[in-house]
Amino acid sequence: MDRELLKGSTPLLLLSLLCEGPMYGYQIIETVRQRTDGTYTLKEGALYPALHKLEATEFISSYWETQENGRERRYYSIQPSGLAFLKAKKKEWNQFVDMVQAFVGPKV
Amino acid sequence: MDRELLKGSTPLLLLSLLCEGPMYGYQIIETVRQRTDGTYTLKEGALYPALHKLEATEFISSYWETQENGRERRYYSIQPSGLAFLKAKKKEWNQFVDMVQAFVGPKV
DNA sequence: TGACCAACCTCAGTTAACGAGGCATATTGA
DNA sequence: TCAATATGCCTCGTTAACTGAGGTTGGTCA
Repeated sequence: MDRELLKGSTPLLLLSLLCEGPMYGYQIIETVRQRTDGTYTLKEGALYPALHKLEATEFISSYWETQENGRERRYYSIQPSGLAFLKAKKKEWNQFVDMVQAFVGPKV
Repeated sequence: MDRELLKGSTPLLLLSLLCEGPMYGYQIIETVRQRTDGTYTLKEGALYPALHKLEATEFISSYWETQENGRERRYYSIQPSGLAFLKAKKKEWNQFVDMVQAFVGPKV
């Protein structure tokens, strides 16, 4: 998968995933990897900064949770403003796809 | 339109356009602007470097043409290797869209 | 004990697009 | 007439996201 195409789609992906419920970083990476059959491996260096940025803008919030074995996970959950932002992002995404499709031609 | 989403789609767009026939830079910008009703304005700072890069890799070639009024235009046309590259890019594009769609959910 | 997995993170380097600028000539309208 | 706009090419410093590689802590298992 072309790295350049991916740019900009990360927030959309993250917010969409978090709509299904709170998740922690490692879990997000594994989920994406599994659901795409390994085609797309979200890198840690892309994920964590993206999550922190989404949290800084209060589209998502985080809380630490200690597992039974004593280890900690940081869960992220989507906020109301994040839902609104996601809605706008989705619209933008669809416009973008339609635009490119118009030039490239429809999927065969 | 989010600038970040656009990243990586420029070569795909350019090669697709040049499939219709040779075009010059200014014409490409105007064509994109008109066909998208102004939604997407391809910037010169993005276009020319992209064209030059595609030419450096010999996916496209260029020639100068003098108009009747004496002014010059630089036309770009797609090369056989560019067609092959476009084909691969298209496939990649479709995979990318399907992938994101799988997370975001189908268009409503 | 040592290897590996889980889980968090940072940071230097790369790359594409943006914005603003420059250069030159033709056309148009006040 | 002459200034503004349009045509047409280009470069370059800055911005922002991603990569790849690094680091840390702690659990699990042979």
